[in-house]
Amino acid sequence: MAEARITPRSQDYAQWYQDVIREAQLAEPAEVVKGCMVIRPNGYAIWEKMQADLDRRFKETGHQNAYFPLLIPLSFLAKEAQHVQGFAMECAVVTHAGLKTVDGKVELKGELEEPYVIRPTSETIIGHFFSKWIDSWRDLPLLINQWANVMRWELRTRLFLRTGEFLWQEGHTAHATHEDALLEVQRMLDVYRDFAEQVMAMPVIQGIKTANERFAGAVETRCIEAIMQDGKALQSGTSHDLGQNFGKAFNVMFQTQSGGREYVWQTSWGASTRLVGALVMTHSDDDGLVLPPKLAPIHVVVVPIWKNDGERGRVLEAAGRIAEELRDDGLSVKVDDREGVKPGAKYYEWERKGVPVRIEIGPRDIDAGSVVVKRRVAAAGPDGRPKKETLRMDGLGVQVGQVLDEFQGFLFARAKAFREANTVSVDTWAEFEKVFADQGSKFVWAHWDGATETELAIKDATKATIRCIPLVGQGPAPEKGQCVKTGKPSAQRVLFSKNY
RNA sequence: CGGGGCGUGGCGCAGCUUGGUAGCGCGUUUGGUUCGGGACCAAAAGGUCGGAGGUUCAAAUCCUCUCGCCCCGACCA
Repeated sequence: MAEARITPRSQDYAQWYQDVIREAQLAEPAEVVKGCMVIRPNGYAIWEKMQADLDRRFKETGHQNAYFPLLIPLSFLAKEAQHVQGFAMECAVVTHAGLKTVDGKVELKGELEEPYVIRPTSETIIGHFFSKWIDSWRDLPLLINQWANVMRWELRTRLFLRTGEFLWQEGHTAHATHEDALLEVQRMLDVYRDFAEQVMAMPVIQGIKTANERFAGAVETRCIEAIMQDGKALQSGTSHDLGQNFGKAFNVMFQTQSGGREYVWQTSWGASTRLVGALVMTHSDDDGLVLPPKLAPIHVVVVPIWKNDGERGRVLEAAGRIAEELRDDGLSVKVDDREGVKPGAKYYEWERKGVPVRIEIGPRDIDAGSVVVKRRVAAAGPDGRPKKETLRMDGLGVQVGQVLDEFQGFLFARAKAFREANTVSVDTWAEFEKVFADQGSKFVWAHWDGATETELAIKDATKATIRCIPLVGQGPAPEKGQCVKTGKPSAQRVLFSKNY
């Protein structure tokens, strides 16, 4: 039905995505620094709301914020073999510590004895400090989070989804036992899922990465995967069991209660500005950005309507009054009182920017003691646009609060319906190839024989990869079957999709 | 690094085949009328046509070289 159908009319999904971001003034390519992006105030305001919500959840689960250096000695990175191998190709490296002017030209000087790597992630340098901070079982668990920028020199980039530099948080924890570490891994994965579903209104599937897709240096990587409107998957958060790999590499040991010495068990988990991209690709449409109320920097825009100076004074006074009332109820309200811009133009502008609710108020409304309220997205009216509602001015804050709550729920339900409509179980290779032919992609539950070479062969043939092996309850009930590619035995279905 | 495309006012483009004083739309500025779904009229500002060299009486246009950007692929928690 219409409400489950979000997919833009645009044939070129990548172009549509860029246009939404540009027209909502969220971000733009940095240009002066290849592969990086500039996050504009409109986009950063969304990220700040995400940050605030996630940060509160991290603290509620006992974590503390800290900050570690941007530059990591090359030798640190080299200490964990898998880790350095995984990030080798995308490291930006600092080799000099000064400049000199020769014949009017600026040249590098002061070549460093040991180059620094601009952090692609901070496991190594944090491992170094953990070894200094941890001595006793009494120091554990150590639960740290860092909000920071990291750099990965990607060959091809897309705004928010994959850029050279990006903002994120990375949690790093150390525990006395593997059991405690595993509990932490799942605890934080649950935080991410709850945030994605309750705040972003974006349904996700929790699962475990295959060995091939695992974080470099981890024993196990868990993730949340969301479906975008073109049927591709976006990994939206990860949580790693690092085992004792980094503990051994950086000699992070503690004395146990019984007097022995053991390596700590570590975890790390992260989510990035990529979430802003996920938000765009989950909810937005051909009219522009769509924001769930819990992340909208502006909840309500009030558009006053007048014909002459007499009406103007009356209407602006009433608009200001209802704005104040809504603000008293904790809402963020913008009154668009610009002159010389017609109401219709204002409507389009705020729709492009994703404001969840618009209130129109003119002389007719004031006389009737009511206002016209319109949601950014809802079941369509006869003109193809969401229906307008008329609400009484008395108790408007409470009523609008209800509208926003409903809207939040509506977006989640719509996104979930979209995912269900684009998820299939596939048992034959012919059918599998058909789903992923050309630009096609869906969420596909299929059997897999567990071999990395099979996984790679499937990727080679279709560009689809295993997004995750679902956790219990996150996919179809476990049932034995035959691998969709090789026909070999399989214990359960795994999630296949093309991905970002 | 392979394949394709593009560089012309702030943005988007036409003009190039067939050389002849640089144009359109949007935006901007000023004034006026408008204002319940992207307003209209009038006036104005703004470009050494990516760069260098060549051919020519004359080059945005033809030739050579060069720089830059975009898309597809390879790469990728």
